[in-house]
Amino acid sequence: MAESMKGLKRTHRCAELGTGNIGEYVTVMGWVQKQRNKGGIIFVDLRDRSGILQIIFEEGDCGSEYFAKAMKLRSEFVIAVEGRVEARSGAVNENLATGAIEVRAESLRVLSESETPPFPIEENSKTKEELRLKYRFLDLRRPDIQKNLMVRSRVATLTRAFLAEEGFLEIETPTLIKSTPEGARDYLVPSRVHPGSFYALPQSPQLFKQLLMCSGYDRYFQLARCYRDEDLRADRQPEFTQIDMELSFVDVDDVLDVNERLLKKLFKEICGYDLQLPIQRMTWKEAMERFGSDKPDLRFGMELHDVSETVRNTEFAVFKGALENGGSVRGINAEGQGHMPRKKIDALVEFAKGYGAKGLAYLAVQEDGSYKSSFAKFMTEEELKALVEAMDGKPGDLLLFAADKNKVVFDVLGALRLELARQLDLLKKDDFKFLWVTEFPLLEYSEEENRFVAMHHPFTMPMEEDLDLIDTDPGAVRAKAYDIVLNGTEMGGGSVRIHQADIQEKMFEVLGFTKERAQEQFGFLLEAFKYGVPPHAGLAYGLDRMVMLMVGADSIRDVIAFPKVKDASCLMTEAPAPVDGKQLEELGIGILPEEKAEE
RNA sequence: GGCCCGGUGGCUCAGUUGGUUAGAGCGCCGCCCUGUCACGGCGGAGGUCGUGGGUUCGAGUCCCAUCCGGGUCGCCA
Repeated sequence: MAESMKGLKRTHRCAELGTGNIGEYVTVMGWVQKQRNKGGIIFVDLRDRSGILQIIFEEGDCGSEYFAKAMKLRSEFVIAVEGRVEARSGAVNENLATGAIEVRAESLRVLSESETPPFPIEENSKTKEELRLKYRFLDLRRPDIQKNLMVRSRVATLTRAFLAEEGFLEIETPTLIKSTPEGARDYLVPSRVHPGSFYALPQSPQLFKQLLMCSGYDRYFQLARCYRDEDLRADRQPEFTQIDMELSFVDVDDVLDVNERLLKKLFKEICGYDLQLPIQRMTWKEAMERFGSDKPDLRFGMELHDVSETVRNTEFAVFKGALENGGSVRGINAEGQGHMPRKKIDALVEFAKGYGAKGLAYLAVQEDGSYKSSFAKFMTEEELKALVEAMDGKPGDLLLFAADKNKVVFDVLGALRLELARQLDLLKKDDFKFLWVTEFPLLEYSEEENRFVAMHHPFTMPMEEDLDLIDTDPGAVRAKAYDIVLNGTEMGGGSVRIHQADIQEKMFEVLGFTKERAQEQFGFLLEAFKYGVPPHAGLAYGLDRMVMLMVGADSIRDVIAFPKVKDASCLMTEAPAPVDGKQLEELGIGILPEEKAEE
């Protein structure tokens, strides 16, 4: 039965003990990882967040009462042991940090018993995530998840220390705010005091941090919880954490500079990785043309080649059609993959179709210099030769081509490039390739809404040299916006903000905002901007993604204590859940019958 | 919302062209064991094959629907 810990005080965590503690009398507490009963001698592996420590029970040391108790220990019992640290007289366990020592128990208290857990508490668990998430409190006992959360804590601590040192103030902003329908869907919170009115949970502290700049706080940061009611992914949760910052009297380079130093420090301290500064920069346009992605993974090559000009006068209808419609023909060279079996190539074609391609043209350069190709019969020998040359194709290479509108071509080849890298095992998790992607387009055209929408957000500063284009060619205007990309993951992003009323007005105009609507949604910001705005800029990291990359996890769920599953529910608490009719009544909310709600 | 993958004792899995009583490893329970650490030995319990319907003499296996989980596209300013 559960005993009190009265009179006991833990002296060490399990794995804090080492050969330096031999001879010391210690009190340790933790969970029974494993009990091994040899008859007259009992070994217990005791676990806490620091690691595992072997306890040895022998009747001659601890007496018959404690020995009998030790015999009944089972996995996950919580116990307290008093005893002396000894060098092991048996074999040293090389696999254990504390493998050279053990604690010879002189007393034992069972602080809490445990039922047999529904799955083994062990590193590299093979148990389905579904079950682990239902019992997340047990899953969180596993050493690998504990390590992840400890890394996360260190990142937070180091970030706070670094930014404080750099003159940043940590300021909290509200999480019950006004809804702004631009961008991601808001989570809404009904107001009891104002029936029919709703707060929104912030997608980011964007407007508030800009207001803090207006108020003169100069350099702000926050580890901010953010909420977006959109579909989940391996690297997207409905609630997540940003390292969010904003700086006054700065331009792009100032923001990048302080952040490069932050990243250098974090990856040095956490991963032991020496990040060479400055971090490589690439414009959005270059990233798209070379990698088909605005977040290129630079751990491997396989860059895109634009062969539009090379094939412009060929008779192959697919290429011809794409070019006539203002698109392009581009390809990637999967070097040395010329032997890829037809079946696998067909799978790649299917893969490409998933990204909007109508097909994928391929050409394998055989070892003897001949070609095996899906389209060779539509081209002359000379044309094929020129094409292979344009692709730097050598015997044994596999060339893959997409022909379509540029957007589709980039999407397809960007995804294909990554898929090939996965298949060829080119993505090493302990390799860190950082990249700033700069000069994002200010606007992108939304087919759905039939208008330009802000690519970043409506307060992003256009590049001065492109200001004239806003009226004539809005899609061509570049912004002072930047993303920090690590190994193909967008780890963070930010921009210089507009601080001039006339440019902001122009921006709203291009976005199709009426004066009234801008006023209604962002009035408080526009009002603040009337009273002296410093030039300011900022950046926010996805903390979860950063930690995921640091620890080499495949999903941000592995670095979040209590994550949600794909449909945004929590398997452990079963949130969200219906609420009492009385609660709804108080809020003035009625629930439509299901058929109606689906209309 | 679309596409793809998965669901069989507590856990991880196997299960042939549909064919006896659905198997294995680990775990669990009992007994034994004084240097184990993937402890060992002997014995034992434990399964509505996600759910519902259908085809069939017969369904874990085939068909339909549905639920749950994962990946991804759309979506994520």
